[in-house]
Amino acid sequence: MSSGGIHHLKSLEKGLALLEAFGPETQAMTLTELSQRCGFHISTVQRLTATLCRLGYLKRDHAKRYHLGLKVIKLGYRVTQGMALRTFLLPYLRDLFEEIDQTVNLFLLEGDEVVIVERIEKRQILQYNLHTGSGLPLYCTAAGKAILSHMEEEWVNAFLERVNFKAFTPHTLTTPQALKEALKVSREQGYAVNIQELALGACAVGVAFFDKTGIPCGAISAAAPAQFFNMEMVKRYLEPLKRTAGAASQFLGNHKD
Amino acid sequence: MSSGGIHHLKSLEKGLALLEAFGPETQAMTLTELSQRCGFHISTVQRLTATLCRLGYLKRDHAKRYHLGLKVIKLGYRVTQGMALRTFLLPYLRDLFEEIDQTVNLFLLEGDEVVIVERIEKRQILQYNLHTGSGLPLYCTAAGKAILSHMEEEWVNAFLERVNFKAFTPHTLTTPQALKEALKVSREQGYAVNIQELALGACAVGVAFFDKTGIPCGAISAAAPAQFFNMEMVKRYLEPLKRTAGAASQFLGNHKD
DNA sequence: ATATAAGTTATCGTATTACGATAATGTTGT
DNA sequence: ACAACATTATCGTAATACGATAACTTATAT
Repeated sequence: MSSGGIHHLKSLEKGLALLEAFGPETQAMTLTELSQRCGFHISTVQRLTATLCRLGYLKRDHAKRYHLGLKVIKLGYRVTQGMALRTFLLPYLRDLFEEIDQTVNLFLLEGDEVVIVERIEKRQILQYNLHTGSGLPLYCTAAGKAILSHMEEEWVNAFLERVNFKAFTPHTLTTPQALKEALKVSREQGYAVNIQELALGACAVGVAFFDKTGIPCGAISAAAPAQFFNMEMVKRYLEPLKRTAGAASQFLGNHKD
Repeated sequence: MSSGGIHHLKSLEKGLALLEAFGPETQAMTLTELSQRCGFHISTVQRLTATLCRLGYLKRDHAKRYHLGLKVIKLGYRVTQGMALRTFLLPYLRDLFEEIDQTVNLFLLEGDEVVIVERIEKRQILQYNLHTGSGLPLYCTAAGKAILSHMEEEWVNAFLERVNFKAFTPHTLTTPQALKEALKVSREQGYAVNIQELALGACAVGVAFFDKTGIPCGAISAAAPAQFFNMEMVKRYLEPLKRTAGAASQFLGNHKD
């Protein structure tokens, strides 16, 4: 019917759904658990797990629980390796890191999330459990808000319709009104901040970049502990951040990807 | 026929094979390219790509070339997150890094490769293009040789039969004889070294750890630039490395995974 | 600009495959 | 030892993926 959605390879879809069923809370699952969690018939799950085990995407321990296999990591690795933008930006990000001496992130928009594609982490006492591949909400991250602030209004409205606000901290914006106001400010300023909205103690500044059609498709952000975070710091980080994001936009504008 | 190999979910297998077709040299491929590379009928590739695009595992650019999608990274992220051993070892690895001030790696054995599961990288001029998910050969890495040196002889012999030696540098061991001798030394010493065997300028020391059945299943390694590498350094790193690998073995022995 | 080739999308009948119910076997806990 | 539950194997049927072909689109060369 719609764009290329005629072909449904059921078992492929189910197999991937099975892999996605694994997460921080569900690291190891038994056949029936998987069956229940995914809503697939147990025979189906049996076939899926057998195939995925054979291919190295799943491993089974002695207790007959299934875990994700190392093949899955290797797959993930292929993406960042093959991502022209990331390769191009890597030296810029290293420079940025050296210059501001704070954790820097390269985010790309994926659905209603931003996904970390590259991260250079400052080593400090408080370490975040964030890595390449981490997906974070748009409404409570500097990168996400930076992207949202440059999206067309109708897109934002549609987004606000479907988003499910969750208060990660007391500072999380959890209403469309509050978010829209914040986005307006961000748009005028050309950057977005996240002041303990995702995690207490964690702040960040983010600047979006754009693809060749002018749509914001990602952001560069710099994170800092709350105790050091202030307007002066933001001002200091802004120029290098904008420079890096600008390089990204320029790359995406010239290269046809 | 053999162990659990009755169920062949063809489209799942093909779909994953399609994703694996992407690599550093083949980042973007067109329908026919994929068809040729995978050896699948073009109709099949069409169905596969349509499904994978719909699910976010593939993206198509304006030139109708397919790229890996961000969903693939997110999948990879789930593995390390859900890996009990990695979570357990993380603080040990951070301590190790602080103590020796060199890049440290946690490797796991996967087929005839070692895969990086965690890596704390020392920032220096020469940066390696290695990340979580990188797979490396056994015969030219400290981790791989450490593991091999504790494998049963028949396993090693079988491995030597199927391995395809490639000389990455002039120092790479490329004959079964040379490797076997090196392994003998490693076994006696309780550690393995890699002196510019994988890349010129790169050296490493590796110590294996074992699962509860006593089979070597991974290794901890410390890497250092060749100009700083000498026996004294090895001696200095050895104790902390053995301590960390010991913690891994103990964890695997007590926990039933 | 036009012709030609190459590549991509859509259609469709058929053979194959995956489906899910059920039975047999294995495992766990009481 | 038994009962409850989970896993593995079997199998007929319905559904699906297969691949040939055709229609269409895009690139290339004359």
